[in-house]
Amino acid sequence: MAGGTVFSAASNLTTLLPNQTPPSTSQPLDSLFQSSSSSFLGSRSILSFGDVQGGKGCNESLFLSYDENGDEDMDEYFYQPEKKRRLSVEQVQFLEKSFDEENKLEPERKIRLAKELGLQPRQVAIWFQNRRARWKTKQMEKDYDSLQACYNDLKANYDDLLREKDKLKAEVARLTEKVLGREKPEEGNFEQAETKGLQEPLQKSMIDSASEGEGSKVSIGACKQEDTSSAKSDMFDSSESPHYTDGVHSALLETGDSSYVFEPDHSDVSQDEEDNLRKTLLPHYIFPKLEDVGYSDPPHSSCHFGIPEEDQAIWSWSY
DNA sequence: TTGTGTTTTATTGCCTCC
DNA sequence: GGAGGCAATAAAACACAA
Repeated sequence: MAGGTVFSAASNLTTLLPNQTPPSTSQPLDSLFQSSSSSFLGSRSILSFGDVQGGKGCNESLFLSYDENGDEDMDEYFYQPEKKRRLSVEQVQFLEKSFDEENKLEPERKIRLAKELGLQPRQVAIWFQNRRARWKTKQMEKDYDSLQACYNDLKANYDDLLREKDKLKAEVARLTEKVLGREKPEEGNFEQAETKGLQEPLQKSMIDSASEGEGSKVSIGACKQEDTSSAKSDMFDSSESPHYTDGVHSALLETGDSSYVFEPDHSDVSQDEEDNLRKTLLPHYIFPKLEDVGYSDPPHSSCHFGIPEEDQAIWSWSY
């Protein structure tokens, strides 16, 4: 890095000299210390902020000996191997404030901050660099938590819907049993009765059942993650469109296909298969491989939060 | 006091942009 | 090609339990 030249001599000293090397052993390296003195000036200038370390840490002794004891100790100070010195609380606060205003550092601003804080411009640049890295880490943690919460919400809603679906299926089966049991003595007239007299009450019953379940209508928009906006809109496309109770109604009336009322298992996937699918899919809830469970990509291939195509039908209540 | 984990300061190497 | 940014990393400083 080109900008790393300011401290390079000092850092080389760190490599050359073990920590706490007595001054006498470093005499031959005086010239190197001289050449690195500029880096010490940066740390020295921290003194102008006074002791803000709360009296803790080795910084204090270093700084006080330089501050209060004059040239003798100053020599000793300069013979100390290069050590990292923490910035004072005031310096950090100042930098934090500046970072809040703008997390990038233009050259003029860097110089200005360095002057105001009594630091090397490079120190200011390094501080901003590290601060940006910390900010990014925190941001990623936040994003992770947010996505985790979003996932938990969706999973809970999905489980609710599965329960609701089972409940409705049971209701259909029960009603079917009832109807079939009642109609058996008059098998000859069954078709006529089915298409006329019975169809409407059954449909009404279905609609009522679905309406009962409206309490479990999910708030899919709970996910506030900005980056999931497209996915969210997909969810709304499939679930917030007027498919909920009307969907049941339309599924029954628009198609005019009442056969499933009398044949609950007349679906592409049998109950057993469906149960297996459920077991298979849940562990892969986030990114299920649809082909692994026998599902192909939906035509529009929009994001449905990993809910398989069949179960997406739940969201539209077309069952 | 000491061992250990965390935070902060700084370096290095690579990449991108002008 | 130089300047600056970033990721990875080193190492000093610090916190804290045992």
